[in-house]
Amino acid sequence: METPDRPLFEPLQPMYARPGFLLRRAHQISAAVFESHCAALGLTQAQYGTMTVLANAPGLDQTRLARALAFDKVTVLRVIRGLSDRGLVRRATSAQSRRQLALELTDEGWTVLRSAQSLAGAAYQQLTGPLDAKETKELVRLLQKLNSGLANSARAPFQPL
Amino acid sequence: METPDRPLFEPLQPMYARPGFLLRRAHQISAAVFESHCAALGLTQAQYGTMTVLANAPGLDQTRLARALAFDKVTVLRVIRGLSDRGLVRRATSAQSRRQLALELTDEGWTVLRSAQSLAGAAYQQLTGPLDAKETKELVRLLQKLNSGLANSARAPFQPL
DNA sequence: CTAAGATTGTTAGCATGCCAACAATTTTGA
DNA sequence: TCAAAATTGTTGGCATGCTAACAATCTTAG
Repeated sequence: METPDRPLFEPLQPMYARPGFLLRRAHQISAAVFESHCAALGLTQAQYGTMTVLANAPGLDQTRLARALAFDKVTVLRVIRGLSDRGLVRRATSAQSRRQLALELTDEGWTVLRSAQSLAGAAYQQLTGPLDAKETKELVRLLQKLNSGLANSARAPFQPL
Repeated sequence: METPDRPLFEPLQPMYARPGFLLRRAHQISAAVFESHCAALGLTQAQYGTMTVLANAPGLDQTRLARALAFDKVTVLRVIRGLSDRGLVRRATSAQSRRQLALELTDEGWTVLRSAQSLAGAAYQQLTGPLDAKETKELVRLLQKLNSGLANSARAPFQPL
């Protein structure tokens, strides 16, 4: 974080050093870095994640898509609606059940996703820029350990494909 | 994260291991843990952070409050409005300038904040539960390093008090 | 077989984050 | 001095994340 050019104000330093505060700020920065790189495509992290899953699991329904990303099902609904309005994703009634919707990328969706992949790579490089390779690996390990240890405390379930 | 009882689906594993994905999930879990502990008080992380800053810097205006938390100024406006409607925060016109608003906790705000502090401590214990003391310290260090290294990439500025 | 329960997608509503634009006020610089 | 520029709070709008509630559909147990 930015260091002020003045004596530290003591009482708030514990808050600034809490994992909850730092995670919120890191997520905020991560989103800003990603979206600045993908600004030309107008893609958010959520939209990119959604398209990445659908590229690898065409025909998935909204409920399973939500679990694959640990998104709320209402969030998935709105992300899909936005991508569908932009012509990047298609929704068809599933062959299996009249309840489910089979989701898949359109041709334009594939084109946009391919463009986004290199931009996402550049965003990753910028995000991990302040850390060396060993620190990046350790950060990933610690976040994975924290996340898997608290999976039961999360509101949205995560079931990786 | 939860480990599926089946062979891993390879193509999505790189996405699941990206810091951006893990940070989003960790922040989501952190918010759920905090808010479950503070459910009786109906306080979110943002509201608790806001009240903590005002407890230590009474009379602060919205712009400086936003910078002290790295919040967007519109977010601060709405958080303050919510706390004000609940009678936890008071807004008065500043003595210095007719533009600024001097913010401070009400007596009830102080009471609620004191109750929240022990709950927030319990939330911290739960959040760091999966990590040992050394790992928690290292996670904090890595997040601080990442955040300070990318301060210029953030959209909302951070100026700790 | 059928009634009870679970699942799927949906709407409505609240809170956080962001942008763009605006009026009122304060500061500044020529 | 006084017009241009910056600051402060505000509104409106969009996207993400959550809860609660609902209708339609599917599954299961008696």
